[in-house]
Amino acid sequence: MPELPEVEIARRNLERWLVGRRILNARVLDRLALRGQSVSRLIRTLRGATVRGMGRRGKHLIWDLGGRGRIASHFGMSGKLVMRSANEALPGASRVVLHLARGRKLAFVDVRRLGAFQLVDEMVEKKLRGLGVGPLEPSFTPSRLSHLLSGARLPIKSFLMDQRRIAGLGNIHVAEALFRAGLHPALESGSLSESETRALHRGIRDTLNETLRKENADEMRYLQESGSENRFLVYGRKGEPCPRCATRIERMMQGGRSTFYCPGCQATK
DNA sequence: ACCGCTGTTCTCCG
DNA sequence: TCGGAGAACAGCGG
Repeated sequence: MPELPEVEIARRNLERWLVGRRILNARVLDRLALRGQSVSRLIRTLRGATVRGMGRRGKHLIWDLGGRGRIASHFGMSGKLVMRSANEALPGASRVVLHLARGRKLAFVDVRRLGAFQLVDEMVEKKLRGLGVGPLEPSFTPSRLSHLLSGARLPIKSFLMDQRRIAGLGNIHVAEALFRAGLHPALESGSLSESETRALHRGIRDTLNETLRKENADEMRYLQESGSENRFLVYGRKGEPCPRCATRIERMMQGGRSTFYCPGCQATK
């Protein structure tokens, strides 16, 4: 579930499910999810805590436990949160389980184990502080983007993937934003003109908002859900005709990750 | 059965 | 400091 829209949907659901509610107990089934933090300390913190708020920074969920502190969770490549009745079986890849009142339980599930469920300690706090601007925040303006871009020498694809610059974009929405802006993924970041920068800003906002809207509309369905079709413009569409100019979509590798783009309307300059 | 992918992020190196 | 390569993990399809 990982990019910003999926995390934001999860945040909204958790807000409804958890805020004002007490965590009766917690179990850690896989301590790797804690990334070296103390299991007993996490459990002591969670047990009896009331969730006061649910926030988000980039792709991190921030759980406010009032005076108990905060939890930061990250879905990695395959994480999700699953609510079940106490007597229902949990998915096999459940890593952390929270037992709630009224016979409910919430599991942090993560098949590939690249995600994290941690107390916000000094280390985590430092990482969160290092995150860049939220692309849906009002402070993310074209001029802010222009400022971030200036002087950067790396390819624009890599720039947009860097969470310390802009926090929340991943491989899919980077490809989608670049397509919407008509920009080739290999363009040097610092070389964008003012109008290209504006187009990119708009492309980022539009692709995120559109995914948010769609996912909100049909209650969380994503690529991995069977029967759900690819709803993106270029992502995963190698060989298909570009929706704008009908040129075949291509795929290129950058930093070990694939990028889908249209060679017809995404100019290299 | 092996290889090469997969929505992320670290660390290490030059 | 900056940017690229490879690592961490597990599973699936060709």
